Amino acid sequence: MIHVEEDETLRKGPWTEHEDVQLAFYVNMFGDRRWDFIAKVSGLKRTGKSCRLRWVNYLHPGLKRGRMTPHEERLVLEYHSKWGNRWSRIARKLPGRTDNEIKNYWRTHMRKKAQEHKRVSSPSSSFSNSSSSSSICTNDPTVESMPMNETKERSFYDTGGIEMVPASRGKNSNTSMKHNKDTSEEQEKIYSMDEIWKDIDLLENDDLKPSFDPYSDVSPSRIWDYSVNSFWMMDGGQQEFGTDMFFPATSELLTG
DNA sequence: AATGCTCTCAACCGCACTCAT
DNA sequence: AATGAGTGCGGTTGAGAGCAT
Repeated sequence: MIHVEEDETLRKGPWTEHEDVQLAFYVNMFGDRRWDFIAKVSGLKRTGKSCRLRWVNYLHPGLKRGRMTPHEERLVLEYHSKWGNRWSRIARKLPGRTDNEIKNYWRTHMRKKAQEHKRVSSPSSSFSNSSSSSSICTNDPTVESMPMNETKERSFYDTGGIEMVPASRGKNSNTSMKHNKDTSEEQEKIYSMDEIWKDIDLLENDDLKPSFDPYSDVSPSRIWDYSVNSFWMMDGGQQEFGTDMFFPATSELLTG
């Protein structure tokens, strides 16, 4: 499972705790921008991209862990209805949550919701013609429950989004164009928040309802928690780095 | 208890954008 | 203006955990 290749080649797969410590140290030292540089100087046999991803999705001290709160769930739905699969953009509205997390959340929960919805809305025949069904078809997870031949070219959670903002960066522009094209007939539709909330309520009434307090489920074991937070300012885009680093083996690492 | 199935999420990949040269 | 390195993003995959039978 862990593919450890020989020295000169790159490591892939799950990160070890030691790698995490090392990465966190170097990020605190050099900032979270120059990933290729960090990958090199850290001695980690990882690509810059891999380092960045690990940091952003897992090691960043501002991250929340555990289940989404109902409020967050609503925000995700609300912003997804506006922006479609613009996960990073949505993530910016949910401090402590990553695009990856939101993406995963959408995929898992919306799939469930889609199945639920399909069951409820049309047990008999076509599921695309009822008003309730159409209420969420635009941005909608029910797409996922469609047969493959009806959804080809689009992943099940590529549910569109009607806002065609000018390209900001990355694949977004491409995605925007794609959505523009693929959902041209749907562009004018936006489904009301009432409908969304109705859906959420439906969801919350059954399988999403927490049976315990899930929101306190903060990962207990992240190695940097005890020390890094004070160095970081979340969501402001600014970081401050302490020079009195918390890693005990600073000098050893640096001389490596 | 063993096995199979489903769900979750960390991590990878490819593509497109930004920026320095 | 062209180009290449670095970076960010969305889509996808697969291992492991959890659950059902």
